[in-house]
Amino acid sequence: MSLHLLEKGYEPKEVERRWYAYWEKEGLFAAEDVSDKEPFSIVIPPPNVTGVLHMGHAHNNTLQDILCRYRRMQGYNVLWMPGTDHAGIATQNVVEKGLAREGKNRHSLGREEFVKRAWQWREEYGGLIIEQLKRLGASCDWDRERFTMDEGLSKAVRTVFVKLYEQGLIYRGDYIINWCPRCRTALSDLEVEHEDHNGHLYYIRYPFEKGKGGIVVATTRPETMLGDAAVAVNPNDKRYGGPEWKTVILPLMNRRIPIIFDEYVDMRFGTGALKITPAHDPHDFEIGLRHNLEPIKVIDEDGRMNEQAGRFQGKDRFECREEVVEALSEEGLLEKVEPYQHSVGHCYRCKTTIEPYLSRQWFVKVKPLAEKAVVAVKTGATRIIPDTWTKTYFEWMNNIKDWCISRQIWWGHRIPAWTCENCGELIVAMERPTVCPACEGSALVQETDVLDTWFSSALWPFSTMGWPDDPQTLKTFYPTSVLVTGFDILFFWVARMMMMGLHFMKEVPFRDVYIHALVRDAEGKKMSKSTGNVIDPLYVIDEFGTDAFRFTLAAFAAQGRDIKLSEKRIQGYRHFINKLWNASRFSLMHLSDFEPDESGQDAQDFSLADRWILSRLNGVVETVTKSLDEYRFNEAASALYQFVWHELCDWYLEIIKPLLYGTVTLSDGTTKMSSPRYVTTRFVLWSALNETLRLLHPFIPFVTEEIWDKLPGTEGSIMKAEFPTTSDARDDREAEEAMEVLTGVVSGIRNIRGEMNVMPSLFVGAAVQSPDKGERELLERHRDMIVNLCRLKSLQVTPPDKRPASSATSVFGNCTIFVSLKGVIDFELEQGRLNKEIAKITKELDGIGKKLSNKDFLQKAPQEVVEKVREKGEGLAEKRNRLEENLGKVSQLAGNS
RNA sequence: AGGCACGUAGCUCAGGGGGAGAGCGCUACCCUGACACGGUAGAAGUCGCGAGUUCAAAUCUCGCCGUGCCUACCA
Repeated sequence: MSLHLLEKGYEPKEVERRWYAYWEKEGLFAAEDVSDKEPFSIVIPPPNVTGVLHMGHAHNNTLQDILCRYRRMQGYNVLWMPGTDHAGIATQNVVEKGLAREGKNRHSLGREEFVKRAWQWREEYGGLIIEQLKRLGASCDWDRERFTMDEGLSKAVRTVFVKLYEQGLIYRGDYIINWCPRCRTALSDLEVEHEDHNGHLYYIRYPFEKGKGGIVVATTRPETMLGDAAVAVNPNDKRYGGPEWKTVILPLMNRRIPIIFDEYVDMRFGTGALKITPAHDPHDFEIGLRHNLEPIKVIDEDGRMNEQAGRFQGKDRFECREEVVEALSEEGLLEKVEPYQHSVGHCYRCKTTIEPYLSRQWFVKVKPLAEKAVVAVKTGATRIIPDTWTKTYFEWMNNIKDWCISRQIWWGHRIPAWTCENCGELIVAMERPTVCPACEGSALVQETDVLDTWFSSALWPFSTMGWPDDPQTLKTFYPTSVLVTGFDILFFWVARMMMMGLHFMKEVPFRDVYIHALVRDAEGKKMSKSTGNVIDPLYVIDEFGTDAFRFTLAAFAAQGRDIKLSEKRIQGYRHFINKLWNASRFSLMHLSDFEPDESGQDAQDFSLADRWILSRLNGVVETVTKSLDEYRFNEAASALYQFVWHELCDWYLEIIKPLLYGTVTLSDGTTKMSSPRYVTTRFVLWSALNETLRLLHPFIPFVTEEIWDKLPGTEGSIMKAEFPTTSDARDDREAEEAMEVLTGVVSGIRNIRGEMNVMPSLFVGAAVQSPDKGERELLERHRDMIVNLCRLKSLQVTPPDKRPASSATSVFGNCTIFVSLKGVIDFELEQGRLNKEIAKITKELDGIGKKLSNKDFLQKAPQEVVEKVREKGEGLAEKRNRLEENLGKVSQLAGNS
């Protein structure tokens, strides 16, 4: 047994651990800030520190790793920048849950202590997902790992904030924002998830102050009426108007509120009268501004009714809704209640119903930033792939609204703004000022809010590279080559990176944005913990091995379509890994003493099979390269799968087996392994395996490294090997065409064997008749191959001749194939076979006949198409003739027997 | 409400104007010295429906039906 032999079964766990440790130790993931090589860079979409590796991460990072390994092998200076995101609300929630278990809460702890606890948590658990990414094989430059709350990144955040403020692009103001009463913080519009909800539409009568009757308004949220400041109707609404249309009395509160006229009101909806609650509805707020209405807050930060809500004070907002309805009903002011479906906003973190809420917040004025980001995509400075997302991107960018960036939580970048308690001056600065520049007072209070987590993520491509300093990293690797991400964060993240990158770096953050699909369960449902349909990537890795998992993800990563993942599919690709392993095992058995130098580098006697497999390999190199360049991962993966299994294993290895085992007589009469053909074949086998491994490495890094290590004539890690390139010398149409004839004949014979129920162990005689002399010579030259692959005891190659007795027939191209079945032939079975085949051909010929009798087709179709159809028709007709002839004979014999 | 995708073999999906493809599953035979996580052979589809463009449509255009997703301020 040689050192080079592989174990019988592939053991992913041990191999993966060993090689990953080796790669890290050898520094093979490291990027160089200064290098002659062309740069290629990717910044990782930073997972939340609270995150545990899920399918989305696995998919996303597998694709990135494929690109990085591919480019590294192509000789690029690759930087894959890793890191994690501090995930403000998510992390705060996790830490708060921990406190709750201890019977504490963040308020009892105090801000400073709480933040300390959060850091502790991150030190302890924050590295988990990084370790999980390593198990996936991710080749990030881990020495550069960053965290959004690092000192450097925090400096970048403050710098950006101060500059945008100075440029008038950040402002503070009182507006309606989305408030989560559970998280007790504001949220941006994007952080609100809308869901249809079966609610009610309540019709409430507001009596006129003077005169009889009143006006009926419709609302889905009756509890907000307590804060109503007016009732609005459309000025064009002819139904409404008159002397009493001035003031109504707000029921339950007995407050006088005006009737106002505003075109915003839709006359067709409800009663055409709209109650206006400026403090609890964004449109009402706008209308309130137009009409100088006083906003009255009736709900507090916890979602409870406040002191302005009269007797409902202290009630929960939903409880209050029921009581208000009841009270109105008692007073006879509830006209009617209709079931009504409408969309309700929920917090994306905790799913609590969002409260539109008037409060003082910080905003980014995004329009000027968005314009540049639109131009960058329009001009192609950044490409979005697949292109269908470009439209979505424009749509959103063109309708973008100001971004609320302040959050009332404690974990995050605290807003660098101070208020002078003496004179009220607002100071925005990098560091805490010593005195107020306006009054020189020293009582300065820092803003308590922190920034939206996405604010720091928006700077990720340049903040991770050392901005606002100007290090070499930034010069070498910005703009990054490509961003790989899911569409779910196209707006949250990609769009904002575009805006910030362009504004501060004067250059797009990435050349390409590759948007991949979502991983779903086998039924196509989104994987979620609550549904219980999640497949844990770590379980998959343990069960099937990382390589099988990665290959599955790549194979299913068709552009624009979601991935429906099931264990069964991963299992299928584990079989592929196993196949590769065993093909390599077989090859290594015969290559253990191989030395590349002894090889037939300049061997002249490549066999047809040698030329064919090298030509096919060349084709795969071309496909894989092209596909990866265009982010068509699935096309690259399936080309490799097809090649390895159905060309290399099914045909090439089977063809060369007798030669390798020394059981075949060579043309020079020797069976010695020193014969030139043996040497050449070993060289071709070695080359094919060697290059196939390199092609496969970006997809399945572990198993390829393990085999590479055992393959003679390779040095160092496969990571450092060159990615194969195409070679015109290997492109061999002639060999491919010749092989088509040979494999066609072999398949023809096998087909007869299979269909006629010939025992696989039985050796049979066969004859091939062809009118083509060149073809006969080809068959003669490769008779050993045919005999061997078809388990024949004899093979006769002749010009068209008499039909051998007791034989079954098949036709391929010019060749009529006979398999002698003396004594075992079932004539009826053979008749059935032939009839079926003839019927199939007849159907096809009908279609061709129709085409060829169509004058328009003959006239207007390109000449080569017409010629092709004609040739095909002739071929088929000839084939049918030969089959019919044989059918006639067989029928006679069947009748005789 | 608007937008975007997708309806191809039992299942999951490639393909994308001139010959219907793959994997899994299924059927039959086979443990042949890399591999039963394997081999050989086989069955299986009106390419959602209807029009249009074209000599030619699964493929392009329009409409319809169905499914999914995203965005939206009609109370």
